Amino acid sequence: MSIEERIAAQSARLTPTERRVAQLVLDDPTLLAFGTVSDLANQAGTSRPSIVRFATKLGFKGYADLQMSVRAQVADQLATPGQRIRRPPEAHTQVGETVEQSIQHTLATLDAVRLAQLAQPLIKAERIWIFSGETSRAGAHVLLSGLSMIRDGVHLIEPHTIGRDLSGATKADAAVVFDFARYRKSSVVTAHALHEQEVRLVAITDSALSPFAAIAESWCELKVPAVGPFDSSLPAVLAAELLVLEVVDRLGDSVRARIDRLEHHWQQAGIFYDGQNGPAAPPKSSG
Amino acid sequence: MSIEERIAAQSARLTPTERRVAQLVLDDPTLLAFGTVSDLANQAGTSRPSIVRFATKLGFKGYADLQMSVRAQVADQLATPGQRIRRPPEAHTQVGETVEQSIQHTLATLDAVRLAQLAQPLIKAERIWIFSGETSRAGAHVLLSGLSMIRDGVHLIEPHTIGRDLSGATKADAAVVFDFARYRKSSVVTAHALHEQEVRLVAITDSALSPFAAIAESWCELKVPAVGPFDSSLPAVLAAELLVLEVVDRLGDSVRARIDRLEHHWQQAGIFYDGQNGPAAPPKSSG
DNA sequence: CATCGCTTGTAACGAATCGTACACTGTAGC
DNA sequence: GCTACAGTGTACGATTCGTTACAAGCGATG
Repeated sequence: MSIEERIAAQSARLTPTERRVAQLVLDDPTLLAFGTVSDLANQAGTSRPSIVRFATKLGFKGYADLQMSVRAQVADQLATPGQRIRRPPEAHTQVGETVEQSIQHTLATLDAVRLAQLAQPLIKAERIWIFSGETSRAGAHVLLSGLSMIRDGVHLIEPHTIGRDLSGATKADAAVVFDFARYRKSSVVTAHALHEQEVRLVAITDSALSPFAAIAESWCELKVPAVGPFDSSLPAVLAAELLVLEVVDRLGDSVRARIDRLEHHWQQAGIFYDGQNGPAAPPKSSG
Repeated sequence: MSIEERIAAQSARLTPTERRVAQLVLDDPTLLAFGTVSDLANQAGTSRPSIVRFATKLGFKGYADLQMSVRAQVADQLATPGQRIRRPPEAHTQVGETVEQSIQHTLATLDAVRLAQLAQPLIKAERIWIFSGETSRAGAHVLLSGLSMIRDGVHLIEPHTIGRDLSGATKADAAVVFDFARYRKSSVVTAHALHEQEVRLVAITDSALSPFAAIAESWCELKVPAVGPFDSSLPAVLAAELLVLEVVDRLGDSVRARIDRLEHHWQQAGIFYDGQNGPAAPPKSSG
C-alpha cells in the first residue's frame, strides 16, 4: 500500500495540521524520503510531535517506519538500468529497437538443436579454420579467441595467408565461415576450395540462398541489422559466443582444466593489472 | 560533477578499504542516498571513520555533505514523472536473458548525451589510436573497421607496435581504449603513456574504479555478462558501433560522399561475390 | 633494527535524531 | 462557569548520528 493510498484512506480522520502535512508530502515526496521530522515540522509550520502523530495515524509505528516505507518505494523507481533517465532521441531509439530485435532473433534461431548441429563438426576436428567477410570479421575473431582458449589447432585464414593455409587442410579438419550479403568473393572462393578438400564446413550466414549454405554441412540464418551506414556485427559475435559455449559444454571437464592452466599462466606472466599499486604512483614513461 | 565521476577521478588514490566502499556505492547508489555512516561501514566491513575519510577524499566536507550531493542528484531523477521502465526481474540463469539484459543496459547507458561526450574527442582528432584488452578486442576491431571507412589516420595499437605507435602520438590526437576487468596491464601502461603525451582518451570500460576512468576525458561504464567461461564481447561491439554512428552523424555529408567513393571502389575491384544462386552455377559477370 | 609513513580501527564527544510524557489551548455541553 | 475532550506545542530521555583525536598495525626505507 503506497503512501498516497494510506493518506487517502485516513483523509477524513485527519486533523487540520495533519492535513497540511499530508498536502506537503503529496506535493514533494522527496521530503518524506530524505527529510527529518524537524524538516517536515518546519515546512508545515507545526511541531515535531504532530509529524509523528501523522505517521502513526497512517498506520506506521512511527516516523522512522514511515520513512523506511517511502524509501523502499522510491528505491524501486531508482533501480532502473544504469539509473539513468532514458532520453528519446528518435533516431537512436530506432537503432536500439533494431538491435534488440536482432539479438532476440539470433537467440531464437540458435536454439539448442541448431547449436548442437553447428558445433558437431568442431568437436573432433583436427584443426579448425575460420574465415569471414568484412562486417562479420568481429564474429570470426571472437570465435578464434574463444576456441583457441579451449583447444589447439584453431587458425584464422587471412587474405594473405590463404594459399599457405589451404594447402594444409584435410578432411579431418573443419571450417567456420562468417559472411553475410554482400558476400565477399574471397570467402566464397575459400569455402569452395575447402569443400573440394572435403573439409567439413559450418556457415554463419544470412540466407538459404547464401553461397555457403549449399556446401555447408550445417549452417544458420541470421538477420543482420544496419546501424547507420554499416551492418552490425552483433549477430555474428553472439553466434560465435554461443558456438564457443556449445563446444565448451560438449568437451566437458577437460576444457575446465585447460582454462585453469591458462589462467595460471596468465597470473604468473603478470598479464593483468592489479588495481592497487599500478597508477597510484606516478607512472614512469614506458618505453 | 556526479559521484561516479568523483570516484573515477580519485580512483587511483583510493586505499583498499576505500575501494571496497567505492565498489559498494557504485553497485547500489541507494546506500548513499538513504544509508547512514554506520550502514555503509557495516556493509563494507569496515569502520565508520573510513566512510568519512572516503567522503573527504572525494572532495566533500564530510559524509553529510556527500549525502546531500547524492540526494540532490537523485531528487532530479525522481522529479521526472512517468519513468516506468519494464524490466525482467528474474531468470538470470538463462544465457539469452543475460545477453538481452546486457544489450538493453548498454543501450540505456549510451544515450544521446553520453555518446556525444564519447565521440567529441574523435571529431577533430588528427589521428585516432585504438587499443584494448583481450575480451574487448572485438569492439576495438569494429571501431577500427568502422572509423577507417569514414576517415583517415585510424590505427590499432597492437602489442608489438606499441613503441612505434606511441612515439608518434601528439596532443592533437585522440585514443580509444576498450578494456574491462581484469584490466590488461599493457592497456593500462599504454593509456598512461598516451595521457602523459596529452592525448585525449576515451575509455569504454566497466567501472568508475577502472584505471582508465581516472585519466579519460570521457568514458562509459558497461556491464559485461559472462557467456559460459568467457566474458561476452557484445557490449563492447555495440558500443563501438554506436560510437561509429555518432561520429558519422557529426561529420555529416562529407562522410556519405566518402562512403560512396569507397563503395564505388569496391564494386570496381570486384570484392564482392555477385552469384545469383548457389555455387553450382559459376558466377556470372554482371557489372 | 630503528624509523618513518600510510592505513585503519577504537574511543570519545557534541549534535541531532525520534519518541513520549506532560501541559496548554480552545470549544462544546451541561 | 465548570467540565470533558480533542488538538497542539513544550520538555525530556534514550538513542544514534557524524566527526575528530589517538593509537595500533604494517610494510617500506635507511
